[in-house]
Amino acid sequence: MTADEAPRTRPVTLEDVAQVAGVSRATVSRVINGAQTVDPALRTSVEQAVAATGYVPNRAARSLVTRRADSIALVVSEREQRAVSGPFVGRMFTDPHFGRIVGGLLDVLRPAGIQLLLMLADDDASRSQLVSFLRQGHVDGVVLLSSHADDPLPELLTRTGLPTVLAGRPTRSAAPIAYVDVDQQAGARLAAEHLVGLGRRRIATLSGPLDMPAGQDRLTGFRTAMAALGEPDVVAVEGDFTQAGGAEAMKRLLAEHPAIDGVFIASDLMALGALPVLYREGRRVPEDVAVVGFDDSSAALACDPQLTTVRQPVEEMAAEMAGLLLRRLGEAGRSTPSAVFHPTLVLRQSA
Amino acid sequence: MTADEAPRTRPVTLEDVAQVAGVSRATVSRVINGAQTVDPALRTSVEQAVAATGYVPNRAARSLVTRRADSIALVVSEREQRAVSGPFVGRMFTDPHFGRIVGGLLDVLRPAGIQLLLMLADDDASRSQLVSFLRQGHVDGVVLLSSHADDPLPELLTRTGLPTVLAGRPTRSAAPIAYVDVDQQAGARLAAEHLVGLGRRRIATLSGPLDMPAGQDRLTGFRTAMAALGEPDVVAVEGDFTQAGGAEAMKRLLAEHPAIDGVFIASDLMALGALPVLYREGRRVPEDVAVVGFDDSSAALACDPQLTTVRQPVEEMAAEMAGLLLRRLGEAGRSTPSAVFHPTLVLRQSA
DNA sequence: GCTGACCGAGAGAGCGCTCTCTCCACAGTC
DNA sequence: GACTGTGGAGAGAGCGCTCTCTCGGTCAGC
Repeated sequence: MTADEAPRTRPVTLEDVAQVAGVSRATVSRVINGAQTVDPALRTSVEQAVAATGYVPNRAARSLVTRRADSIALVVSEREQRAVSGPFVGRMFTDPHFGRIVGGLLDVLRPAGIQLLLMLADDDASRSQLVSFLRQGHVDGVVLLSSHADDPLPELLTRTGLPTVLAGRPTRSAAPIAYVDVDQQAGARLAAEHLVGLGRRRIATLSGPLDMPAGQDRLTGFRTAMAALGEPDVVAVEGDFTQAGGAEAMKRLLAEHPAIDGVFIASDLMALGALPVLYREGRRVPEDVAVVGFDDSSAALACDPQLTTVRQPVEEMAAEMAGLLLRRLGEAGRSTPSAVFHPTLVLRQSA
Repeated sequence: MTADEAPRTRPVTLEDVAQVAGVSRATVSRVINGAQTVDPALRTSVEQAVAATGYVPNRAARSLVTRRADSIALVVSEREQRAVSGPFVGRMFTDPHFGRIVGGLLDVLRPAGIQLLLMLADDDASRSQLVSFLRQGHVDGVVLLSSHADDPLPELLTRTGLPTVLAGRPTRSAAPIAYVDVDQQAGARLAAEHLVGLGRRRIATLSGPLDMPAGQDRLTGFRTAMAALGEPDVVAVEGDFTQAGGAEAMKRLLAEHPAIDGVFIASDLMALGALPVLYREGRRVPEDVAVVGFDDSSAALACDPQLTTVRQPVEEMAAEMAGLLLRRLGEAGRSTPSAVFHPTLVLRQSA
């Protein structure tokens, strides 16, 4: 491999390449950056010199003059909840969703030569540190993963003027901010239609937290769809998108409405918690109670029986977030188009 | 917030601060970098000027001259296995482990003002691109998460001379490379002692892949401990650390040894797959078969009943990786001490 | 054959910072 | 009083790159 020739003592610079190729630094720079106004013969000899020297551009020097960082920040915004002992680990990082998003982002960013910076914000101090870091142009754009409804970060980021895209519809749509989301209501409708199509008549739902857009939308969508199917009065119990919350919500549901024969649970993780509660109460799934989840996360496969669930194409959505950002970098000051993806129903054993 | 005064049109530079404070650029630089040879009065006025202007140093300019990047790379090395359709998402990213590691790393890196770059390597092309990127000094150190045994990356990274630390003992310990790991054998011993202490006598194990250090060590440790407890002939069936692999391994185990009353499953994820197989074969857990897992991952809680499992302190281990790297940055050319953490047994319902 | 347009390549400034070197002021020594 | 020593501040170079400006050369048009 020719790159081995690059001595670690003094890295190869543009100047070195220029000398080897017998041209000026500027010409090498043109070749590296793909300028069209270069004589093909010179281009070839420059390319050979680059290969021979194992040259790789120095990012720092480049960003110093271009004022671009060639990197975007993945900001994970957590509610402040530092553990009493041991290092802090947010909910987001342990959520399988997170990894899928990272994968989808890198899939677009890597070919574009853009680095992904991982940043965490979980209290006022870290937030203001984050914002001042971002203001100084250390990154070209921001992908924000926010886990809670009353997050000031979308607002703060908008004010920095940095291209920003949110994962999921923001709570307060005050500031015009781009987001990528799945059509939550359509997903809930898929669940409703499937349960009704199965002949279930006493259908309830375990919703997500109603202060989160995803929680609201899935409930609204489900109720609307059920009403359209002739079932205007759907019982809903609020959960919190966690496994424990799912178990607790299912207990409440069964206590108040023991006769249900179908339930739409607004996240797979909640379903994972809710299923054992059903068994303990002597219900079989899907024979006695049909269950439809939401997300098609790994939790859906961990359930027994495996969960019929509404799939959101997380990886594609993440790729779209990256793409959206990249396009905005190209044309500064563009408007902020959002993207909404279509969910699909994945049929497994639970309904 | 004073930082609001920083105009996005032209960021505040050292020069600006110097002018406001009535000193030279060099003096401001000294204050920023905490040099001791500054008159207290000047220091104060510089600090005020920094606050007033909302100055934040330009990283690119700084790295250009210091030749430090103030960032470390988190390299995720995956076996090449691009999906036939849709974006690629590696196993590592969807593993809850990954998020815990990120959390632990950030916990140390953030206070030190060091950024975390996320990089992915999954084939020869991306590997050589990665290595040449790293060679050029774009990062100060590397944390490597490798998911497979025959990974050439540890070797490649060592040759770059960059401070590197591995998550988990490397397969080939040819090159002296630092790593952070849990004492796998001690963990397996905890499982063995617990199962035997429960009075179980027909104990088997579902091991991890035997071409991976973690797989080997857990099996060796379990067998050694069982032998010491008077049970030299432990049946072992090899799994692959996945949920599906766990189910498959358990089927084979039951087919060949239906009389078992205790089993050590070398990862929680495999246990998650194995438990339903036990139920389908009419065994109760823990009454008929006691089950001990390994990892104390979220999968342990997802199991029904919840899993008694060997806990490895992932977050602390990640923090140690970051700390180890930071220390090596300070004193270049240091030796490479590794760190091995002690596992503990977490008692839940499955054993 | 001369002028002007045009195209490709080089010269050189300068991005914001660090760091060495120089210089100044003051104190101490003979 | 001249000299040396010392601590603290400023001047200035230069990190590696991009990009504008300039300039030389070629060619079409009159």
